[in-house]
Amino acid sequence: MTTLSDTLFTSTLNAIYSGELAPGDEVNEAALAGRFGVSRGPVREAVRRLQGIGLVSREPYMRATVVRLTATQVRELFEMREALEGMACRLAAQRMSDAEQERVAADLDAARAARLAARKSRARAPDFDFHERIIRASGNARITNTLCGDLYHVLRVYRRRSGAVPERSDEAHAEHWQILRALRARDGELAESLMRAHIARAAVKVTERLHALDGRRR
Amino acid sequence: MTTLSDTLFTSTLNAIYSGELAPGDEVNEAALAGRFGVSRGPVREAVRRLQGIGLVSREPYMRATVVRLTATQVRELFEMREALEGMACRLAAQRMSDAEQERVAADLDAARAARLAARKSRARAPDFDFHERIIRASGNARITNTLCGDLYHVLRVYRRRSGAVPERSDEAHAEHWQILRALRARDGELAESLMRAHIARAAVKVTERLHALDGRRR
DNA sequence: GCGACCCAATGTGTTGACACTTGATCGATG
DNA sequence: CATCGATCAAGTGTCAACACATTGGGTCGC
Repeated sequence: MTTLSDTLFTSTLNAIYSGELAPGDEVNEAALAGRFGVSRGPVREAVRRLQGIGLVSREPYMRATVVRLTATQVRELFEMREALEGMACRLAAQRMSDAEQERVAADLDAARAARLAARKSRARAPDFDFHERIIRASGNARITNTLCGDLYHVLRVYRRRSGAVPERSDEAHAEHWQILRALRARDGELAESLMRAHIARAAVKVTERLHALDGRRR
Repeated sequence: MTTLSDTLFTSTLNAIYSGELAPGDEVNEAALAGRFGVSRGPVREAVRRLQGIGLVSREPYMRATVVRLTATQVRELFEMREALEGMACRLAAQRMSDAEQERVAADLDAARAARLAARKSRARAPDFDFHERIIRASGNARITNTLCGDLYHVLRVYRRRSGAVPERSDEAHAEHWQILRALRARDGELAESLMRAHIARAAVKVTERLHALDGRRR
């Protein structure tokens, strides 16, 4: 059984994803309630959950707003991701089954092929999330929840607004393979540093892009 | 202005800390509401927040219970802490001011002296939290919130129940100094590995203790 | 006796109304 | 004309009642 709060949480999340609720916008409980045809109770809970994962900022009696990520917050996000995904990668090196490694390898190749095909046909390739697969293979539910739950949502909103960084996809693919090799060699130490470096590079790209956008916006 | 929800969150947290609400206990919204003389609304929000930080587990229409940490979950907690505190320590090495380093050094010594005195007089030494100081010096609000907010609460409940590990305090003090030296040398790499090793050692101790307790309990 | 089914009792999910806080508008005043 | 203070609307916080799901126990058929 799923409750209204859950539904509203997802719906509101989607509204944020789609840009309907843009960063900086006010989140009005009554308005949301009216829009979804429910009372304010479930809406409140949904908004509180969004606040919990840091997508919405709110203080008592103040209107809630969709969080607007500053350059500092983006940096913090990536630092945290680097720490956690690095650790997840190290753990995955120890705990991932051989079979799962092979599956990820196959999917990684398939995703690349699909991306190349899509590039020609201008279609959008289904995104295969290498990172998520590794994280889930870490065997650490708490880290997985933090990364695939909280951080993922925040990053996704940000990514949506800043756009993807397509020119990095080839590089990224190479780095993914490198990480996978370390995993197969069961070298946790190496896998961790590769993943951290991989994320740090992504952070640099994203930061550059953020600055470019900021420049254009103002 | 502080709301009832906030108050209730803190109160309930304290009830859990004090053992009044022990792991495995059911958390009855109406009962809590009655006890604090408020309606169920604020209680719900407080319980949801506790659920958010992983202290209470709940599914729709099911009674909420105070989370009972299994050995696996303790391991996961420490793995996450190792990753985040390691990163925080690395960042602190770069960002901590010289003045703050000196203050922490002074407090570290003072705390040790107080502990020795307390040992003689059987009093309880005020705990100076070296870890928290380092974390806050990392300059990363997100990591700080996760460690000092969410994880801290969970760990604290656990610590309360398993008891401290006094014989490690001398060791820990030495390790803290070692970390501080790395911070002073602005050696982020070293500071991070020292902190990770420090936490890993604590994890081993806690795990041993947990097994011992488990053995006695059943 | 044993198991499946039904049914209250308990507790959570949801609602609409009311109380309080905040920020802004508007007018009086130095 | 600027500034301060009262007033007011909009929005959040809280409440008490109602609707629904789950659970445990009793009853009936086998």
